[in-house]
Amino acid sequence: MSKELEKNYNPADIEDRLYQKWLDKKYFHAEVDRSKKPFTIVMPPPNITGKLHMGHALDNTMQDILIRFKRMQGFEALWVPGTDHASISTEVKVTNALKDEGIDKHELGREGFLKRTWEWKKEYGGTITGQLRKIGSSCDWDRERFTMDEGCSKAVQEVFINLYEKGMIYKGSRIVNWCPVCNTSISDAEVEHEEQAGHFWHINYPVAGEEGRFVEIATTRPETLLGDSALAVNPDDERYTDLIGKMVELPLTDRQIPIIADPYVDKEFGTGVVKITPAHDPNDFEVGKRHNLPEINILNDDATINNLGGKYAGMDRYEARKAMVADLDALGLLVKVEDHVHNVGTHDRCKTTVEPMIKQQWFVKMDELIKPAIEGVKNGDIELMPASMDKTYFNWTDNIRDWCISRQLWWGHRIPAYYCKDCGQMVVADEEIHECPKCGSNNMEQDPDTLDTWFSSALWPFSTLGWPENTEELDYFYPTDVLVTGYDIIFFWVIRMIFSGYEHMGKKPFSKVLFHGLVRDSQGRKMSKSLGNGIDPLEVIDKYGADALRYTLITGNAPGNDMRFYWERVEASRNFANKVWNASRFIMMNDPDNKIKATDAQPENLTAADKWILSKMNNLVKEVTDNMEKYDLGIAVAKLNDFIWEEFCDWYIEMVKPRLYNDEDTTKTAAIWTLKKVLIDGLKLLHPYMPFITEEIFCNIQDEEESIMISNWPVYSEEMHFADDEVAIETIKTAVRNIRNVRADMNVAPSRKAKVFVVSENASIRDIFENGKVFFGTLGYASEVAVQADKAGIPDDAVSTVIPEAVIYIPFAELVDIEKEIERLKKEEGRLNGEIKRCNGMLNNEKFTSKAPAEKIDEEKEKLVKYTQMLEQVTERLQTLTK
RNA sequence: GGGAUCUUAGCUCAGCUGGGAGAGCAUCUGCCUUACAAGCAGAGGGUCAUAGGUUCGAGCCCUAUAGGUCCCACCA
Repeated sequence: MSKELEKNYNPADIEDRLYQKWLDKKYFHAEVDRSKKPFTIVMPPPNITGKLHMGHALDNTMQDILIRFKRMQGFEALWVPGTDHASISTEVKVTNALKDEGIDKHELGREGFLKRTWEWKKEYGGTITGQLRKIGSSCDWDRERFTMDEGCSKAVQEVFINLYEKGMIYKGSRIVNWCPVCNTSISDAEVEHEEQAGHFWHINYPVAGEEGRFVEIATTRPETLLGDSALAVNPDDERYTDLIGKMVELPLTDRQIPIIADPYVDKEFGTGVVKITPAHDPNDFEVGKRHNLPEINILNDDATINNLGGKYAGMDRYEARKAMVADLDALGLLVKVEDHVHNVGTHDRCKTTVEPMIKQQWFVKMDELIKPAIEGVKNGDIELMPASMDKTYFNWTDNIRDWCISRQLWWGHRIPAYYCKDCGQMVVADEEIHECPKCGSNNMEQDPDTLDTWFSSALWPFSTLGWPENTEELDYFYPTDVLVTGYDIIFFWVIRMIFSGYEHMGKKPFSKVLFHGLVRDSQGRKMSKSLGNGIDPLEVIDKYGADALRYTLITGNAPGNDMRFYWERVEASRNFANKVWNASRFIMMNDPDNKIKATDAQPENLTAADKWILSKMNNLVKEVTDNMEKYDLGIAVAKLNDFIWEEFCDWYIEMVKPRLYNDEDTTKTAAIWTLKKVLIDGLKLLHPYMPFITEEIFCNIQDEEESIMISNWPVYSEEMHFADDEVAIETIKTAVRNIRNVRADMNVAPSRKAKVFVVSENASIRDIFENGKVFFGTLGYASEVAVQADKAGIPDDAVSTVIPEAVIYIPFAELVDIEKEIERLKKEEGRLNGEIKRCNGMLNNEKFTSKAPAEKIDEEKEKLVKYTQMLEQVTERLQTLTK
């Protein structure tokens, strides 16, 4: 059966077909199999509102590489996919969609809204997982989960009740971050601080009963004045000691408030006097608690002034600010206005300035929960990669505050707390409560709030495996092996999964966390909708193929660093794919009927070149595997690229051509066997990175196995190590390079026809260095070489034809510009002398010999021997030339 | 204010526990060649931000400085 490949690799033709094949064959599916070791990754669930972007593409490519690698190594590799309900994002999206239809969500009511949202999820929620298939993700779709599916919801409820019963969840009145647009509380992690240019208003508060005496304060938010409960000064501030305990008139109101002393106040900052507004500032809230001040809430949920605001009631917060500043000015109480840059908290979703408000909310106590999470990372139970993430992690864990988990939204897991409308009793239960356990009333109502979306994702590593049921999967696949995610969600998600795992499973959720950076545009900007600079991964796949995209995302970047996206890099990746494609095509052309198989017994008559490339490949297997085990994916694939392109294509294939084109050559079969063996092992190593092209070639070049996906990962073998041949060929390579250089110097066009050389038994290192000969040339082009040599003024007797007829050799010495060569050799001699001196220096250095590891010392000794030998050769050659 | 991280070729970046300065792209030269012009063979181009220090030896370790990026933080 003869097969032929297109001249250029065309990914569009094969990707969908191969993905479908893998699905049909159920290669992605993993089952509990006690005879194998498990390897588990749980996918960070993309939002159902999402569309695949470069971040997802990178994230999932990395996971897919690891999963495919481990699967080939013989692990039972499970990759659990899923999606996140994304409470706020989805709710906003659906609300807006309704608005476009002219429907207000409150008209629809909670039930109706949720129905609509589920419909929306059904229609669009699968978009992103569909797109993940395009990049080749080999996840177990049979096990796809959703954070609001039955199992995950059960897990959420179980955890909530569990924590509540342990006293780790409480409901309380606290100052929280309130988003007036989304109309909900948000957690600290959801607040983004951004610098804004604002003003510093200096306002005089009249001292009560002392006509004409004022206390000057400075504020950035004058409208909160309506909620002031006190002024505060530092107890050590001598300027104000006499004021402490006195009262001031609160401007624009008829209230009087006290002047108190609190060390929180910084004497140096502003005027040294702070207005205390406990209901609208987290610090003031604390001060208020210390001094028993009233908490006066002056805002409605939408950030308009409430009915305590007198004439300002109903105004928006900024409108009120303007009005009040004008009124203060009119009263002569406005001292001055300064420009002031300050940090303003905004909601990360909608960018609205958050308003601190006192609200009844649910919180998770963090002080105890966080301890094992700190300990686990400290003692290495969980490893963060790159390790520098540790500091970011501890920076958060050490300053952890209680987690506000309630949201005033409809889309999400509803808090399982029920209140009696008659007696106010609260019950937390795993099923709906209809009767009050205290007063027996049937007038029960469930808490309207839902949980923070991260509450459910925190449980993701075990809820997806069946928890709280005691499933086989949980027992076998948990803890998972590695979490792959962006560093931007370390606080939101990674930390919460870690403490949840320790708390509810008694075990870490994963052994390692592999962080990656952001994919930026070519100018280093974040890709964002507003800038319109985002590049759609699907567009890249359309143009260059999924393999090229994957390859681009994984190369040229160190772990955890951001990367820039360039189309040129995709092109380079595509070119590499094409290179592999054409090398394969070449090999297939030389054995169209697949007569020689890599699985055949190793031929007896392998040449030095064959053994060299086999040995190199053998080393490569080790290097690639080691780096992948360390999750150094970029390094692994870079080595693979270098090997395939330079060693295999540019050297070996060229070396082997004369043998392939000569049917008389007794080593032809050995050459084809080697080509196939190396290619197939190379394809296997490359498969995790470029799954499609490798599968397509694999299926064409051999007929013993039906998929590369389930073939065995190559292993290093001592028998494939040919040290002597490696040295021999590397030396010849150097010699050939020198000849090329010389030819270039002599202004001879270095033609590819003349580049090819034959490594025969005759061409040994001695040939090159002692006899000054190297064989090169290729069948059919001998005449061309002769012409070139003639042009270059190389004497006839220097060019002669030897075995086989078409292969020519040129005595090395004749090609060399003697003076230049002497110069070069002298330089080389100097360098080698330097090296030898260096090696000797190290080996004679006690500090080095006593401290350095044995291998390092051996290495230096070997180098010393090598350099000494080289020096001898160079000196000898110098002598012959100078004669 | 605290912390992280970066500064290496024209551009984008690698450089693993200190031991011969690298890749891709770009530029230049020569090649349509029977796997591949999405290619081949070459060339040029770097005081490794600056200044000190440790070391036989520093791109790598330490200190300081300058500049960039990011995260955290309640200075009204």
